[in-house]
Amino acid sequence: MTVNETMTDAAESDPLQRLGFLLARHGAVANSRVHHAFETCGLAARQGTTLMLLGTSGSMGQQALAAALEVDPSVLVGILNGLESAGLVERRRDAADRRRHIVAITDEGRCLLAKAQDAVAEVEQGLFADLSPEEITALRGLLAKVRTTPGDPVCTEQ
Amino acid sequence: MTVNETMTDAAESDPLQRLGFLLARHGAVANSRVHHAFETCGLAARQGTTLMLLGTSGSMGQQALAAALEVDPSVLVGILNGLESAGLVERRRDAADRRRHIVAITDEGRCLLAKAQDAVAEVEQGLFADLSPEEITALRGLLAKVRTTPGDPVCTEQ
DNA sequence: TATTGTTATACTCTATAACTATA
DNA sequence: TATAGTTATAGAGTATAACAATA
Repeated sequence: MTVNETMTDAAESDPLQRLGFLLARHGAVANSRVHHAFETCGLAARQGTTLMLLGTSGSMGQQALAAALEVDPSVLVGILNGLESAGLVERRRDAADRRRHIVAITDEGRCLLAKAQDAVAEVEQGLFADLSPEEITALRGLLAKVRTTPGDPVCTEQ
Repeated sequence: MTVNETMTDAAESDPLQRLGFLLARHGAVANSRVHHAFETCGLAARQGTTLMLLGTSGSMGQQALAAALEVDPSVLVGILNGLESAGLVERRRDAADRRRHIVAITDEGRCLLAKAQDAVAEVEQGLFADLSPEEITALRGLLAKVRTTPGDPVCTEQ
């Protein structure tokens, strides 16, 4: 049996059982759940992701932040405006290059981040409750083998 | 090691390595690729999915179609208008209940559907080229164990 | 009165390009 | 002239609710 047959056989009965569709659908649900977890903390999805990034890096330039979030720099402005007016992050001028803004997470931001991470962890436990630790490791490994190069266009439309 | 530790340990270094995020991201890429495959056939993503559904069922009422596509009936109108004006599907009044429209795929629709399915299969071969048939089966099985109940809210925002 | 499909309105999101301030 | 960030505009997509036809 070839790889192609493995993927198409199961699709004979229902085209939406195709592996590509399955991955897209389960990914959308996972996204939706994480989205909702952030919202319970009063954060928009990408605001939450931004806090997570800043939580490990401490501070980043807006350029790097936009690249990591895969959003246009002009979109990042809106995300940061919300976070900054809530006192969760700070924009500081880079002394070495006064064009740049260094975005840093505040103590208040770290406090909320902790809650957000708990909420996301809870969502994951709900999503993967029926998988054993071994299966979770296996899923992680298999996802890593899916050919999705970092620079890939990621469209979230349905 | 508990399930929770399995999921959080890998996230210590990079929060975007969390399994929930990974699944969301790979799903988004898969979605994007399928999206693009349909577009090469001149179909919007949900138009393609609609054709796939009609390809196996032959014909469906708009209510059932909207439910299967998880879109509002008013959104389905736009999708079907495009497909019908292109001659790919037909709307017929249900003789038994003249309020209902039965949507049926045309011969022309089946012809384009075949091409679209080839394009999607090609996308899948690209995505899963590094996975053996056994791994593909394993991935399918693991995804099936992810707790995503059918009626789940699926949000595709990033 | 309830239901099927349709239309209309307002709202959100995004992409593009112009703008400013610095280099 | 080029770059970092910001703002403004227009377009697409969506959700909500009103609507006509039929039950």
